[in-house]
Amino acid sequence: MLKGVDEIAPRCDFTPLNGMSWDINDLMLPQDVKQADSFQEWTDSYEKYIYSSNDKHAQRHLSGWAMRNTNNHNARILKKSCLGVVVCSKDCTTMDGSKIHLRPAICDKARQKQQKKGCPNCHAPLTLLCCRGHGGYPVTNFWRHEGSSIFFQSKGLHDHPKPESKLEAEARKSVCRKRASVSLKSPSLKTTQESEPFAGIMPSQEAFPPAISSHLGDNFQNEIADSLCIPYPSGFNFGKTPSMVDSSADMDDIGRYYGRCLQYAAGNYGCGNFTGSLKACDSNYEYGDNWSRIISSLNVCPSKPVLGYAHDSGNYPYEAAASQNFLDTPLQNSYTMSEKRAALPGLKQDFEQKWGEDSCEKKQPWNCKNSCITTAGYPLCQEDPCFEMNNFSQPFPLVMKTNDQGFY
DNA sequence: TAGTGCGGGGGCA
DNA sequence: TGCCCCCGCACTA
Ligand SMILES: [Zn+2]
Ligand SMILES: [Zn+2]
Repeated sequence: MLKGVDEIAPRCDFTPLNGMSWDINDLMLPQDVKQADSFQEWTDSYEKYIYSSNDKHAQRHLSGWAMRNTNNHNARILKKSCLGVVVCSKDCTTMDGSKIHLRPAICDKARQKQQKKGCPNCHAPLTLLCCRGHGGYPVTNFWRHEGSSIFFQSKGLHDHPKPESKLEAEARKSVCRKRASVSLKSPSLKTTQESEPFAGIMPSQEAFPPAISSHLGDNFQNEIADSLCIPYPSGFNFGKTPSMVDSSADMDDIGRYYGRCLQYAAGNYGCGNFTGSLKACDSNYEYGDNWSRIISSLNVCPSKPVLGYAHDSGNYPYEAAASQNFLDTPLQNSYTMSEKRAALPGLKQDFEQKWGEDSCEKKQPWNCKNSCITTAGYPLCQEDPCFEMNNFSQPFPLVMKTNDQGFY
């Protein structure tokens, strides 16, 4: 699957090649790239990576974040901007304790359609939590193919929870298709084949405190195992290197997958950005990043899935499992969200000092215009993917708004 | 049907 | 001039 990546000996030292003095806009980019970076699914902050042109993920310009193409009128440099995350306007909690963190559809029409559906749990309107992590504008990713390398550069810090990752969404869909085809042959498995009840499910830290998470997780996984529709992400390798992935869908792996799903949002930044609930938001940020920190301190190489998708769903190190290479940047792994926010000016300043301020960095107030859409409630749609588990989380205030600078 | 990439074009500073 | 966004189109899965 990721043969190309392995072929070029991805580095495992967590230190991206962003120390090199290059900018995505440079006329000449480094030619003699001996070691490519391992693919980073969840890039955040001002980062630069050099991937091998054989890296399948890099070839597809993948990101865990929902990034849409943005026309920068430059055919050589592909620019993508973050769409944010779709949340329930009421920040509801399902019976299972889940919360809603949907991955925004990339296609405009599909996104509008997605929001018309309403919250899959409570019928409340869905709200697109816009990304304003780059001077009030969405975080932007830049991709540039040069020779045998793919240069990546991101600008901005995401100020919203993580949506379901692209890789997971694909894995889930492929599994559901497989399951559907299998269940057609086996009527006993037909009951819930169309549904994806646990897609993108992610417990918040509050939902599964470490002390009790394992127990809850086991129980929950038993329930899942007893359920009839068990999408198994055959395409998702649970953080393993491709060679380690067993293609057979045994229950052990299924449980692991759901453990993954359940903990998915553990590192999510909660349902932050709600007016008046910054504390809760920050708390979530902190939990997630602390776990990331723990993980990053325990894991050394991305190809060694030491932690991250433990069998019991309550395990927190979601950050580790959120991506196949769970090597979030040092910044992301080592700082709380508030710390990141606090560090941003300096970081950006540092970045700008090093590489010069991008001329696009006009400090315009964020204008959501059509971006932040709420829609009327729609009938319950439990098969909607991506609702996040959260057993005990506190309800958040409903109102979300930004100030003129686009910050909460 | 949705994702992706490309490009035209208008608005803004 | 450069960046933002919207929109449409073509291609792909
Ligand atoms: Zn809801
Ligand atoms: Zn974002």
